[in-house]
This record gives sequence, C-alpha cells and structure tokens, in this order.
Amino acid sequence: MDIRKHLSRVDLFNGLSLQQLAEVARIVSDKKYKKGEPVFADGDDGIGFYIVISGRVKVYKVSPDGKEQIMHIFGPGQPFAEVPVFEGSRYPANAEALDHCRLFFFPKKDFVKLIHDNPSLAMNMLASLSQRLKQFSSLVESLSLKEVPGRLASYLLYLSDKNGSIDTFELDIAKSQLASLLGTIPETLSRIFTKLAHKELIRIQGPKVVILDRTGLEDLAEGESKL
Amino acid sequence: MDIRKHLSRVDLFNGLSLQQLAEVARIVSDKKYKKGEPVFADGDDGIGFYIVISGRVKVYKVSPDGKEQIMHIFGPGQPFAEVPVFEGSRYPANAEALDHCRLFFFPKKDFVKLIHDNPSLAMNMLASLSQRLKQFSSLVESLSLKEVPGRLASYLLYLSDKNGSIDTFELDIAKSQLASLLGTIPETLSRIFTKLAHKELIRIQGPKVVILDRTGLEDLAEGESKL
DNA sequence: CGCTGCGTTGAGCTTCTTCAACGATCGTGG
DNA sequence: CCACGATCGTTGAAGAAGCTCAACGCAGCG
Repeated sequence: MDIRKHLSRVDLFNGLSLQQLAEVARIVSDKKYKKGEPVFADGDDGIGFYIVISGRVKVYKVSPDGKEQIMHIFGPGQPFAEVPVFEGSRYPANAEALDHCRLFFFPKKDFVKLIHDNPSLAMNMLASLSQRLKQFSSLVESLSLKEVPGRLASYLLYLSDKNGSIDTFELDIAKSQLASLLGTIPETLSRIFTKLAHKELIRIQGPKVVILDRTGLEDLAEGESKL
Repeated sequence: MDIRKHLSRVDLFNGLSLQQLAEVARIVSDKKYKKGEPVFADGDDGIGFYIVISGRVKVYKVSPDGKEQIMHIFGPGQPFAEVPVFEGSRYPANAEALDHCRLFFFPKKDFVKLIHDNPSLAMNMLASLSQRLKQFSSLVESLSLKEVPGRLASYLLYLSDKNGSIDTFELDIAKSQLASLLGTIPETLSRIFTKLAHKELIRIQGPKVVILDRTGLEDLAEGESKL
C-alpha cells in the first residue's frame, strides 16, 4: 500500500511501529486539489486535519476589504489545520492549494483515538504544534518590529539557507504571494526589491535572486540600520 | 499540601485523578517574582515551563532599537513557555512579571515523563497549545489586516466581554503596555483613544472606559469603515 | 518638595498604501 | 502562427497612517 510509504516519511509519524503506521493508514483519505482550489474556509467546521504529500498549500486570513495575509505555506510532509482537532471546532483561517496538490486527510475522531493510546504520536504532535508556535512568534515579530525591507531580507536569507546557503536561487512563490506572506502589497514589495538591488545587496531578475552582500542583508534582517 | 489545591484549578490538569495530581505536584517548584522582574529572556535555555498561580506575566519580543511587542499576557491558571519543552531548547521570547507573581515551575524532563504515560494530560496540553495558536493567528490578523483604531476597538470589546458584556469597565493593564500589545506606541494609542472619544464611540478617563456605541466599535473592529 | 514614571499633545517626517497606467509573459482560440 | 486576454509585475504621483522627537502635565512616592 502506497499510503503507508508516504506516511513513513512524515515527521509526525516518526518512531511509530509498522503496525501503528498501518492503523494510521487505515483512517486516511487521499485527496487531490487543483491549483487555486480551496481546501477549507475560515469558520468552516473542522472535521479533521491534513498532511501535504505533494504540492503546497497556503493558509491565510482575509480582511473585509480584501487584503490577504498568508499565515503559513505548507509543503510535503507538513501537517496543517490541527487546531480544530484539539480545541474548538472551526478552522480559524482559509486554506488553498498553491499548486496541484495531494493531501492526506485525517478525520478528527479517529485521529484523537490513535493519539490517545499512542504516546509517541502525542509527543510528535506536541512538537509539531510547538514548532508552529515558534513560527508564529517570528511572524509576529517580523510584522510588528521590522519594516518591509527587513522582512524581505529575512525571507531571502531563509530561502538561501534552505538551499544550502548558496547565494543564487529562485523565489519559491510568486511575488504577489510573497507580498502577502510579508504583510505588504505587490507594489511595495516590488519597490523594495528595486531598492535592495540598487543598494547592491542583491540582484533580482524575475524569480532569480543573487545575494551580493550577505552581511548587509543580515543587518537589515536584524533591524540594525536605517533603510 | 496547598500546591495540589492550586493544581486542581488549572485547566491543563482537568480530568486527572488525585493520584496523578500528586505526581504532578511532586515536580513543581513554587516561585515568586516581584513586579517588573524578568522570568526568562529570549534565547535562554528552556529548562521547563510555568503556570501562573497569581499575578500576571507578559511574554514579549524586543527589536534591536528597543520597540517591544507583547505576544501574550498570562493570568492565573494559564501555562506558558511550553514551546521549549517539546521542540528545541530555547525560549523564543522574553517573559516578565507584570505584578507581584506566584508561578509554578515544571522541569522539562519530569514533565515529559508525566505526559508520556498520561494521555489525558497530553490531550489537555494539545488543547492548550492549539488555543495558543488560535490566539496567535488573531494577533497576526490584527497586526496585519487592521489599523490601530480597529485593534483598539477589538481589545475594548474583548475586555467588555470578559467583564460580562457591560459597557463600563477599567483597562486591566497600563496604557503603555496596551500600546505594546496592540503593536503600536503610547503616543499613537493616546491619539486613537482621543479620536474614538471624539467620535463618541467611547468615553475614556484614566483607566476607566465607557462604551457609548457598541455597534460603531464592532464596525471598527471588523475593519469595515474608514477612520 | 522634587523626582520619576506615565500619559498627553504638537510638529514634522518616514513608510507604506492607494490609484492609475503600462509592460511583459503565457496560454488559448481563431 | 499570430492575436488576444488574463495574470503578474513594475512604476509614478499623491495621500494616509503611524512614528520620532520634544515638551509638558499630572500623580504617586520617597
């Protein structure tokens, strides 16, 4: 069974025996989503959570006048929408497929049973939620304590790290999505890109980025200097 | 033992037997903090977590140039700083006593053992972290999608609710702290208070607040109207 | 009585958003 | 194969929101 193979690669299920994995596999629904297709909406009844198998999913909030803030982007192996499984019953945000996606869905009731008599699964889930909390805390820090250039600098350094700390790489999402992730709008993001390029901190061409002055970027990301 | 009595009133320990509570009580350190005293600092080694017994604690981040963002204020019965217990090893923010405080401290190692063979404790902890995630998500929403008047309106409505939805109440924290919680500075907050009062949405006098136009405030909080 | 911390007010400025227009790219249908 | 529209990104000009800096009032407390 191909489902079990995928499950065995998910951190959340680390340390589970083959038999336990089989039990997990039994409650999974395998789902496909087209690019741009909603997975669920803010306020929907939360009947379970998901793990990304392939593609990416954005989780976001929208203001009444249409501005969007991406809370998180999830890729292969990452669980999301666990909140309503453990607390309350509604999804606190929207989710939408960024690419063609394959997701595993875990119904709340069945999963709670599993976790209840499976301490290492519980510990893994606690670790997962804790990591999410850390990410939120740096998102809040970013939004509240840094200006947009600093947020962008942080993001570029993060991307560079993810690619093995090399200086040349490509943006993994569209710039308009990046704007929403950084808590700003495309126009502003575009101007900041231009400004960083002008200051010779980076070179930017379409989705291609080259880091020219890593130290300068790091200063910006820490909020050290002006502009 | 007085510790057990306090523990039995904490949501996190709901559903535990007397014996289980006794085991929990055995690992607690009872600690006192003076007003303004730090509990831990960002980056410190996270050797355990805390539960507030009396007083309040703020958890916050600081930018290099000194601006402060309060992530959360914890009151009696609430656990905080659980993240390093389950993921990583360092506290991701600062914590400081807002009043004279009594805190119970739970060492990481001992607590993990307890949770490992105590499914309902694990479930309670999962619920607690999930609730924290929801709060973070509305903090992000607030910071990114609302302007300061909207954030203040939300906070006032929240306070009113907490007091049984009455229209007259007092701010529970100093205005300078409130500014930091709302992601702004005291000067701006002061101006916004004046503006809301001028528009006859509220009356404000020192820490005393009267809600004059609840509907108007709700509109602001939802981000409906201008200014 | 004066000090200190908190809150308020004013003036000027920075950052970011809004609105509008335009260019480039890409996929589709003619 | 080209033309078209749609989406995305960029740029400019103007305006709004919030921040900085500075001064001052006020209360509590040593």
